[in-house]
Amino acid sequence: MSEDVSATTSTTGSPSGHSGGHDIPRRWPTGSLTDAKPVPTLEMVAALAGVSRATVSRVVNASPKVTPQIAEVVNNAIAQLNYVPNRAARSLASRRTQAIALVVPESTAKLFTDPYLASVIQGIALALADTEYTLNMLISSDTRAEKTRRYLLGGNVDGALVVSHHSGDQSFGHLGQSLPVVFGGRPLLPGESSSYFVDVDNAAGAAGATAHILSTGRRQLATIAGPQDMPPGVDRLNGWRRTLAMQGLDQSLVEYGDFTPLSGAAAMRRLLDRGRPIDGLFVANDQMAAGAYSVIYERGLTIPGDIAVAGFDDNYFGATSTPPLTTVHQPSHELGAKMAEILMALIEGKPAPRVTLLPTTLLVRASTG
Amino acid sequence: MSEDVSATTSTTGSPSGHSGGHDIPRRWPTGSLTDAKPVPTLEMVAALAGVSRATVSRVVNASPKVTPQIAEVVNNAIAQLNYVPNRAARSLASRRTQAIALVVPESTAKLFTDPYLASVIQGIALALADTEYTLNMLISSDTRAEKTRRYLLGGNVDGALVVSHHSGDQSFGHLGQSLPVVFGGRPLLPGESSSYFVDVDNAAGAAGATAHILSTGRRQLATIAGPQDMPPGVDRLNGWRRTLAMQGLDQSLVEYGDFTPLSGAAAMRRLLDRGRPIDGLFVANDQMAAGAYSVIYERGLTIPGDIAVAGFDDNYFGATSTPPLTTVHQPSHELGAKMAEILMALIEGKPAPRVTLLPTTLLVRASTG
DNA sequence: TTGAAAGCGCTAACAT
DNA sequence: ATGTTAGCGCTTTCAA
Repeated sequence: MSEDVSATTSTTGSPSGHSGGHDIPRRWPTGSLTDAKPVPTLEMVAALAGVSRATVSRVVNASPKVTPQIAEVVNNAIAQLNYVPNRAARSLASRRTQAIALVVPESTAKLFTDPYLASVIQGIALALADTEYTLNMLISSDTRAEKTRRYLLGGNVDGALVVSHHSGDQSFGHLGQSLPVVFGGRPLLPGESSSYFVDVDNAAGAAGATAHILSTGRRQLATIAGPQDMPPGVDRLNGWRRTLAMQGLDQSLVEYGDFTPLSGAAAMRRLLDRGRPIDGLFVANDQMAAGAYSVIYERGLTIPGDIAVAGFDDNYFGATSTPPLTTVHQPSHELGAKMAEILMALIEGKPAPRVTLLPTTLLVRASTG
Repeated sequence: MSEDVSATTSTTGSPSGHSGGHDIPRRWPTGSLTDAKPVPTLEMVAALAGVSRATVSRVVNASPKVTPQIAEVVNNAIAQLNYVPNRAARSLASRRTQAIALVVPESTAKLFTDPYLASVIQGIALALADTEYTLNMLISSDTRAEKTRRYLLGGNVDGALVVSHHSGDQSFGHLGQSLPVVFGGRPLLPGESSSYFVDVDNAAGAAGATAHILSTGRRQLATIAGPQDMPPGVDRLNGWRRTLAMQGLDQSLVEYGDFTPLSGAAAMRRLLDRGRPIDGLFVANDQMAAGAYSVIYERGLTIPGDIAVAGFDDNYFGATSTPPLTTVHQPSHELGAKMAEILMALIEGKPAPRVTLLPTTLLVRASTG
């Protein structure tokens, strides 16, 4: 805990008060000042192993037609030299980049702190970590859209993964025609499309939550739905409707929000103001549920006593609320992994389903009694 | 909202019930089935512009010694052909990758949902988005450490950014000798080191929060400190001590936690159990503060009536608590940007400070009256 | 200021 | 099974 480091403002170049300040003893080869480690090439391995470069290449690429004997020798040389293939050269020669782009629209990146998204990205990164693919993360924005397109189409990656919250984001809609692309998180495209995407089964999740509320004996169900121009908003509402329809129950207690707590509160207010009895509520996401909670308490009602509430997302909102919120958990991690898996299949020319819907799981907590 | 998409389990290859199922009309050039767009090369541009490849290269790289006239012509050709330089070829020839690695230790990635980390990463990505650098994200783990090292040292990137929560993570400590590396988020290394890193000024932030509590007239200050094997834990405690020392106040009311809510609650209990009066409390992070809150209420005390409380992090914990928590906000976004900035300077051979401490800002809310 | 030519490190036919 | 030989698309001396 040596505390001799003085606080420095963010001005670049201002040397810290630390010892050694700015005399930068760069060790890495900026010029060719040091001839320390000449970065071994395939050719050097070949020389040391006494074989041709082609053979080394074959060994490196695990070609079946190499005598174990020779392979052994070559591998030794590789180990001895600490050889690592140069990616650029490999790409150039093989015309494959072994790289995958992760495109995050900037509008979405703003919500990067959304644990759901972070988790999806993590799933992607982890799935790719054990493959030969590299992950190139790009934040695209309206102003950078062209640059992004060029990058993707410029042969810099073998395929792209797009995560986004917005259905309006058509920038990458047509991309799929020139490059393998898998959309995820939320499908960007309205209905039938020729893209590949993987998403969570929103409708089924909502239906399950609704069914659970019914199972507690409630019959006057309301819902706070999400924006109807966003697939999750639409699908979750449909799931709720589907379940009520199956029981022949009334579906008129619907109000809409925009996924924010505030909008959830407002919707709840409108719902209650209708003056009709409500004993069960499905909210399209946990944040709106948080808003609904406050209004319910405001009106002197209890949860789950008067109204059973279920949400969707499995947020900290739901986890930390009082009472803890029954909610639909999304397999965000798996979703990311699935996206990566499908993209790799596509890149390798294997068949893959255009639409993959991942099952959700219902987290039953105290809010539904 | 066409709902004709049937839910599919995660089994790859299982075609969705959707129209068009698995007949995959791949458009992108897998073989050379379609000779649609031959991907323009620099050579083609040269031909169309009627100049040499060297000249095109100069134009593309904005070399000063090109006649505006010629440049004009070349640029037109570029636009017309929609030419995009091939990164691999460029790297191979120039021996620079224009790529930067973002290394996230897997142990840290688990906490990827930590908004702080996500924000740092976002800052990095955004800062890089407007440069020519590409961001390669790798999740490293103990089992993959060697692979990661090889990747970094194999000339695949021009430099690396390492974000981590752990001070024990020495895997990348020596990397800085062969490759420009900037550590961030939390410094990995104990004290004096030869690495570059940027961090938040934890001590100053803690000192500021403590000073603020004192400014409300409190004099019996306690603190719930973080783990003393983690720099933030140490520094925040030091900040608290420093401020009290300046006022000649007692510094014995210290209990430790591990940054979790539970540990915060336990520490608060121990603090209260000492039987000494406490009217002010600085907690090393918001999560522990949440734990402290519950215990304070449990004992029938009020905030800020009986005890003024301040935290550190600017979490949702602090924002949604009752009363809202006064806390220290960290410029996580800027931290990421700064890391990128310093690394780029390093790569380009420019001098840069070894240690950069970013200032925090105090968010005064109701918990400190 | 511009062009010619020689690679960068590797893969992939084609030979042997 | 292994070696030979061309490039992959670009940058970069070196001449002109």
